[in-house]
Amino acid sequence: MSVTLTEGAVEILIGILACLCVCQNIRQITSGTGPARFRLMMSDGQHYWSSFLLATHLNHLAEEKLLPNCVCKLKKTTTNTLSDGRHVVVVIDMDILQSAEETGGKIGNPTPFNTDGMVLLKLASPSKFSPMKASPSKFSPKASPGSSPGSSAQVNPIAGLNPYQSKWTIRVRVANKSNVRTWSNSKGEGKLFSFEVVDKSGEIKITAFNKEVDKFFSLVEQGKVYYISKATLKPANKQYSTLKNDYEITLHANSSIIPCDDTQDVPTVHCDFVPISELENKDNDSIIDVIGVCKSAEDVSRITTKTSREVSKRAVNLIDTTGKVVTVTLWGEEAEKFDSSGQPVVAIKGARVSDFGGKSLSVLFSSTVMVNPDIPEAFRLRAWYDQRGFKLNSQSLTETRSVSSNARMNWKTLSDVKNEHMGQGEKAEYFSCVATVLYIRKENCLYQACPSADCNKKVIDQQNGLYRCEKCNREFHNFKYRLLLSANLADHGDNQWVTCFQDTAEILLGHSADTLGELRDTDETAFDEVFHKANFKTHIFKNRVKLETYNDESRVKVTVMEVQPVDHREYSRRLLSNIWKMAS
DNA sequence: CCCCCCCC
Repeated sequence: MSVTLTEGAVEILIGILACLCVCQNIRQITSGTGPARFRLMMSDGQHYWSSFLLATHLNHLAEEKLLPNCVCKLKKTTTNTLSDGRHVVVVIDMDILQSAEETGGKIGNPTPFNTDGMVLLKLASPSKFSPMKASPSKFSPKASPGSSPGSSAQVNPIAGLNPYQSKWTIRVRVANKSNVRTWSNSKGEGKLFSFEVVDKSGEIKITAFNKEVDKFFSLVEQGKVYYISKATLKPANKQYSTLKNDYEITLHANSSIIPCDDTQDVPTVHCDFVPISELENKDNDSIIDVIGVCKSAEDVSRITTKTSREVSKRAVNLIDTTGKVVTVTLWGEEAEKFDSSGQPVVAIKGARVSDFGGKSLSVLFSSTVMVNPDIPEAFRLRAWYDQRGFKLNSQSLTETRSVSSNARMNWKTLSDVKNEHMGQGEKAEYFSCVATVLYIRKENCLYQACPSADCNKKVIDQQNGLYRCEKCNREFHNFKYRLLLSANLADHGDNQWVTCFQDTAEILLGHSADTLGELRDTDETAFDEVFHKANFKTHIFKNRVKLETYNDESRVKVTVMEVQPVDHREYSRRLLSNIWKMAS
């Protein structure tokens, strides 16, 4: 029996060919919602076929140069069979090689293509260029049975997905996953979660409702790779999505999500971190990635929105090697669970820039917050902060309280504090001063504290290698050093003994408590030098003054709350304020 | 089928 082989089959199967066709006609088809759709009649000079559909991300071509008679280089296509049996070629990527004017008229004398002639091609491959057949080697032989969608699996690029194509599988990495959320409105109530996935070709949002939440929520993990198939494509509501895709996916009862061990060629989630100092140049509402050390954080608080909903929020202050600080607001569960102890590195993908307080950042539902992420940038920042960053008198881009705090700045000279009997009433009082460090006591400046993250209680050395924390009621093999400094400050009229705890003490001494603890135990000369160097430095001190009573003896105690660098504006303000007082 | 991105 003689057969006719499909000439050119090898080229077709390899599937890397682009082909040149001439556009014979183009018209917009009526579609319900979503973006406009364009249907093309394309000719290869021999045959023409009128069921070519332009992928919506190429719609701009239809509005410009894609006109009858132009020559098109079809670089990526996919074929679908509609429910009525018609074959549709979806054009996913194409260039216009020659304009209609340049072509100047019809090419060849093509006849309508007869689908009966497709039999051989259908047997060979349902598609000329795409979807690409996954090569057998792509499926790890070590994978357990069921960890691949089967040998017949075809992996489609996200960019090629469209509602006209029913059978597809994507191999994608989860870039971001939401929490489960419930809703209740006039149409009913339910729960949902969504996640965003990426592959080499693009990104798309996937949403699961109700039963699919139960089925898939714990399976889907951020950063992992999955085969996903049998789900519904629908036009994306651009109003709510910043993803570059005209469509989104909704999972249904038959949808399949299968973990994939082969992550080759599936891009990892990439962050493009903007240095904090450069946030100043970013437009309001732009979406950026940021990474910094959480230098400090507010406690979580509850606020009521304009629509009377209650929500948790927490502001955290991030610093990076530019020495600038920015405040980022976390919301909801993320705000509640955030733990700032240990000053973790925090990376945020997709934070929104706000002009509140100068420049600040807000976490969105689409943002990913990563605490101490396992990435080189995080390790670099950690090392930088622990060695140098912690002692910087950093400046914040977010002056949340600048106006009010300057107004509230209660500038005093040290003699004012005494003359006005500050802090001698029931309540603590606060004042700011510019003063110079005359002396810092190094005796008993360090204590051995409980190593638990949230406990700074002094531990008892059991002299057996164990340290006991009474507060935690536990024994530890280690401790952390904490600072508790007595310093004598002076200004032009008086001097004052003050107490500095950890943060302010580290700034005055220019070293972390850990470093100082080690230095004291290993190099006493260097340790002494740190204290000498801290002398005769001038800072702005924000202090708390309160009457304290020990053994029936009362005296005013001054605690330093904040240490800031002296800047000339603040200094002038203070001088003016004093001159004013003298004049009045 | 959601679609909330908030507050100072």
